[in-house]
Amino acid sequence: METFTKQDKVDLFRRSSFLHGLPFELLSELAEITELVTFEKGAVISRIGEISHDVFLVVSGLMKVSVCSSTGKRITFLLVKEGEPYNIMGPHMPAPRLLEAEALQAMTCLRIGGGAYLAFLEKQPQIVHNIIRWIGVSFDSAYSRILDLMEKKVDLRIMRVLSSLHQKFGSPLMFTSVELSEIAGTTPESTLRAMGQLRALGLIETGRGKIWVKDEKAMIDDEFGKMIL
Amino acid sequence: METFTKQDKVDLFRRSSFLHGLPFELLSELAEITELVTFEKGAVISRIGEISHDVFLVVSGLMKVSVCSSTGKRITFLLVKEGEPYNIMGPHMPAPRLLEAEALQAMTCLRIGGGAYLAFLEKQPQIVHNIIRWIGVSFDSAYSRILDLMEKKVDLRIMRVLSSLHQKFGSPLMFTSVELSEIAGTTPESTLRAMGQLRALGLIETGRGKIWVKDEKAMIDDEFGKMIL
DNA sequence: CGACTAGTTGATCGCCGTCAAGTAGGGTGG
DNA sequence: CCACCCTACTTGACGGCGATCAACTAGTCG
Repeated sequence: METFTKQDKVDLFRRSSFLHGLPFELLSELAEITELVTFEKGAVISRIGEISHDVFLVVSGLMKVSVCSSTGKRITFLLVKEGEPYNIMGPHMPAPRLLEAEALQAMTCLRIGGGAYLAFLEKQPQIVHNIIRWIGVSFDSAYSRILDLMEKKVDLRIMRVLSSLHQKFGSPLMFTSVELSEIAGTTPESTLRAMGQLRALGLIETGRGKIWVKDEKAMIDDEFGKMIL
Repeated sequence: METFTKQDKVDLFRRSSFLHGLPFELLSELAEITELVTFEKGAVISRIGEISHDVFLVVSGLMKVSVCSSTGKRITFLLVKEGEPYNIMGPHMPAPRLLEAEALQAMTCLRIGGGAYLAFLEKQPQIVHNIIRWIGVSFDSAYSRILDLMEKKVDLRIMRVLSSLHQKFGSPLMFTSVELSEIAGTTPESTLRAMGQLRALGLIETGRGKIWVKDEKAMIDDEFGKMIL
């Protein structure tokens, strides 16, 4: 593994929108308590029902965070990419959570132990503002997805998912129908049917595990409550 | 309006599970920056699309917090009762949110201005732990409700709603079919049909705007992800 | 070249949202 | 006390969306 210096960490922090606006001294101190870890593709970072108190900041790769019911139904609710944090609430939570986190690609992350994280918060309360703002955005996104599930047809949900993914990751999107269906809250079959319509309209092109969004503007709806992944 | 002394405030804080475990000095300081306000039944505390930076702690009465889509579909996601906070993320958020808060009964609350709230957080970082824990529980509840919507039938959802409400408020529950349907994410008709079945099974009794849960145990399911309202 | 995975399409079926019509409680004013 | 109205509740009928099952095609990797 190549070296990842303290300076590299601070550079990452500076680019991270999560840590935007925080002073150099704080980022520098944060760098001290983080440790570089790697996960290979498909690795499980945190299993459902486990208590996980470690906080991660993604350096490279992509992490999928999902919740899973007892009957196996799963919904993906976060795709954590470079510069974004995972499990920022974990150290505060007493009970195990329903979360499951998995590496969609080979990843490197910075890990912060739960204890060190909590101590850091008390010492550097400025960062609390960033943390709660970040949680707040996720929270609003969660409830806009509930509204989506209740009142939007599958076709429209798939369109919104593709549009959001395209905004975040650009083209081509490397997702399968199963992955998309877990984001949109539907089945792979319905996902493919919906994508077939979009393809017929010329809005997207699809390949095996790849999707190109051709007409970005036509896929954006003016609805309140943009989906955040 | 009767007097509500600083001591009364601190007593309320002590009973609040939200503020559990915090030292007297902190509660005392918190009391200093809060102001008693009242709302009559049906009053709108915060309208959708407005930026609201005031934080509230409910002294008495009941507040309904809902999100609302552009087509008018509404889902209630929080019922805030005595000792519970509302809008603890608001002061941190830059953009208007989709929330709407309304007094279901005549209410008294303690109000904290957004600026004073943020200043208090920086000065008393201990309280951050309580805040994020509280948010975390709501967050998990939100995602367990997404799973519910996806895979549970209406009958079961209604049962879960009634069970959760009974745990929080006891009998009789003073809710109409419209209110319940907005919590369960369905229509009033389906809500009443589901309740009809529960009534036929002897699990509940219903009156106009009142519901008595007769068999508490039979209504509890062993599912992960308890619904929090 | 074979096996596995991803995508595609068709047929069926049941839940539940919607519309509609009718009942009953509870408050108000006379 | 009764007549009235408004709201909440109740029940029935219908229809469409989408989950599910199933069969088939087509890439990709060893």
